[in-house]
Amino acid sequence: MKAPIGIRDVALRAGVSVGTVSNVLNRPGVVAAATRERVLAAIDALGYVRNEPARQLRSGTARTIGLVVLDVGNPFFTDVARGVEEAASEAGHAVILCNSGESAARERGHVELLAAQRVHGVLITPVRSGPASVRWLRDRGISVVLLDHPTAEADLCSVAVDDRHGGELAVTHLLAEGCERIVVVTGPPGIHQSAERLRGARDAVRLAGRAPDVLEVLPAPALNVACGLRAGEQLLARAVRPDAVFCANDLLALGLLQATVRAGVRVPDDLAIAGYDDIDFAAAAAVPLTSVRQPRHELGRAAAALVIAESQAPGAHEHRQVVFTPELVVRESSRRPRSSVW
Amino acid sequence: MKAPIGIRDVALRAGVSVGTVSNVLNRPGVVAAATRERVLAAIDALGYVRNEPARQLRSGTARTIGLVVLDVGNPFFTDVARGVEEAASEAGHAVILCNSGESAARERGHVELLAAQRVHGVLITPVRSGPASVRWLRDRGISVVLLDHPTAEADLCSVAVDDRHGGELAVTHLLAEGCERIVVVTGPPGIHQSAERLRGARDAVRLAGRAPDVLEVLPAPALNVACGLRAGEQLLARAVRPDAVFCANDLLALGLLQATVRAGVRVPDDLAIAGYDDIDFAAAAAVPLTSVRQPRHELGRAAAALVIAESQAPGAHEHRQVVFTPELVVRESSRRPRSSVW
DNA sequence: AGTCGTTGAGTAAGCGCTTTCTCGAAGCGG
DNA sequence: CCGCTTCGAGAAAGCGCTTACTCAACGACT
Repeated sequence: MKAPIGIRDVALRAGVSVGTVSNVLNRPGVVAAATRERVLAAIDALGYVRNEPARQLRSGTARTIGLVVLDVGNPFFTDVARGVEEAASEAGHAVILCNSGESAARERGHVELLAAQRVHGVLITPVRSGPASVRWLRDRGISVVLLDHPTAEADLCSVAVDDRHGGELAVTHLLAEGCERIVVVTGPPGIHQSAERLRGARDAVRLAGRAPDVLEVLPAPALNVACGLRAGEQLLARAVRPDAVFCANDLLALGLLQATVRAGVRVPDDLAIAGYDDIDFAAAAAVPLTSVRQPRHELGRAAAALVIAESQAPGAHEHRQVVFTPELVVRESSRRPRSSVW
Repeated sequence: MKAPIGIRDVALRAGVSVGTVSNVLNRPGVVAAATRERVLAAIDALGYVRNEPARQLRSGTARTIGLVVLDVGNPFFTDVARGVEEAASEAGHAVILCNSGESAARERGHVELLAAQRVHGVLITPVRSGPASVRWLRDRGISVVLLDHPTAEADLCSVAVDDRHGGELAVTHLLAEGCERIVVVTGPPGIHQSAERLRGARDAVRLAGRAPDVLEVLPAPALNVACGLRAGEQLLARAVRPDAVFCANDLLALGLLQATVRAGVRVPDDLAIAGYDDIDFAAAAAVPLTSVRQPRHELGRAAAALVIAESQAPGAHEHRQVVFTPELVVRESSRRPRSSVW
């Protein structure tokens, strides 16, 4: 471990002043071509790497953005994260990825950490809809964009998918397939996305002119495979079983599918199943899963673009609420045989 | 956006000097209790958050570590990342998670970015075994720990799982189940892990006293579900099909399972399948997947602990090569009915 | 009573970089 | 040939914080 190479060493070797080296790095236009070449050669020869924290301290602008998601174990969020990372690196920014694990305390910890790092902006899928963490960040002058979460507040950027519409699409489809007793497996009550999907499901029932009791709600404690398995076991234990299940995400649906198929229930003949997110594993399940597709990658890209735009024009920024439209992908898990439709 | 709150504002409000505020933050012991309380109250009242880049510049020590993985879409790596993140935050460090996507160019980009951020250390699963990125980082005085990748070099810490042994476990099991024609679906040639698993598979054949041609190798261009599907389709097109497949990871195995089941092949009766990693989706597949379990979480924790230890004692650090032992988890996908064994 | 530790707070020098300001050297029309 | 502009490089002031040092105050000794 030698002494670290600084801008000074580069200046010395190129026979210029430190200011000139800095100019080569940040405003190459103002430096004469010959000098610039000489400096670049010195940088190359010495293997100089810019000290980003020092740059940030002096210039006041960071090249880092924070991303706080509910669950990195959920492929939906990793796909969103890839979109974020892609857009961010195109703009020369690094991404610090944090996982709140649906815990408000962990979310708070990560938010404080990002604030201490003086990140350029934060993309967050809040655990609770309450704006506690969001407001805390904005009070400290950090741009925030809500990710996969809409907002009514006009002073905040957000990127979301129309979850209510997605829920409606799924249940309208199940009703059209002739399902009469539909269970909706939702997430914990605080999670905004799953609540909206349930509202959409109710819309679908109303629009189809059916009685509200076609729908039954079964809340799961978390949106993962294990809880889906447990929900499936609960349904299997019942005397009168539903003929369709709509799950608030694909992890739940895959768990439920697994539990029911193992117990000998035929999918979709005895039980139709629809999920949400259309993660890659949904299509690859043994009974390919009907699901509601969201533009995950685009969601991430859009959010990153917004936060970078906002923090580049802090004063004159117009906040935008972007809403994407989801799309139903019908697969085998919900295609009922004609016999049961007629 | 108000003026940002600095250590100076806190000092002013508490009626002390900036040095004392800094001492409260960093060496609380040297400050008298009454003064300390006063400073903490001021911090609280003003909502002060430390400027980490400035601290880092002055003190020379970062509280950030970098993590570069092959594929964030692979649940194996997200579980490892959770382990890293857990151990890191216990030590008060943030994690910058980067995804190389099995591309050497992207890996290089991320490594340079982490160097510019002057991270405390880097955990990396290198795309190629060649030490290019690793050496580049070490030349700049940044501690590196190889993650899920062993090393022969004694001047480097590494954390790995015995992939060769894992491959041997899987194939020994398949042979014991009576399989006679085993295809090993490997990853691209550069990926160290999958090459080792193949070597282990060959060991198993040799130890069982079988002819080497029991095994056939089918390389996949990447270790994901899509490539598994394609591999499955290739096998289905053959006149004489294998009676078992060992895949270099679970994503490949799930894709292959999906392709074969859809085509009416009975698993495990017609075809036994074994994967590697034992990700959660493996147990939840419609035909639960036999797999080789790795201590993913522990792997991450151990790597984080090593890198933090190394960069805290830069000179007198003894490099360690940690190797975990994998474990075979037998499930339905490889349990052949007695009839075909006898 | 004078001396000497101790304790606890203040003072100030930078960490490596950006950026403004300054200034010399050309270039050029009058 | 002179004074003007323009261009390119250097000098220097910090960004917010840490960390020696310095130093006053106060007992405890001799």
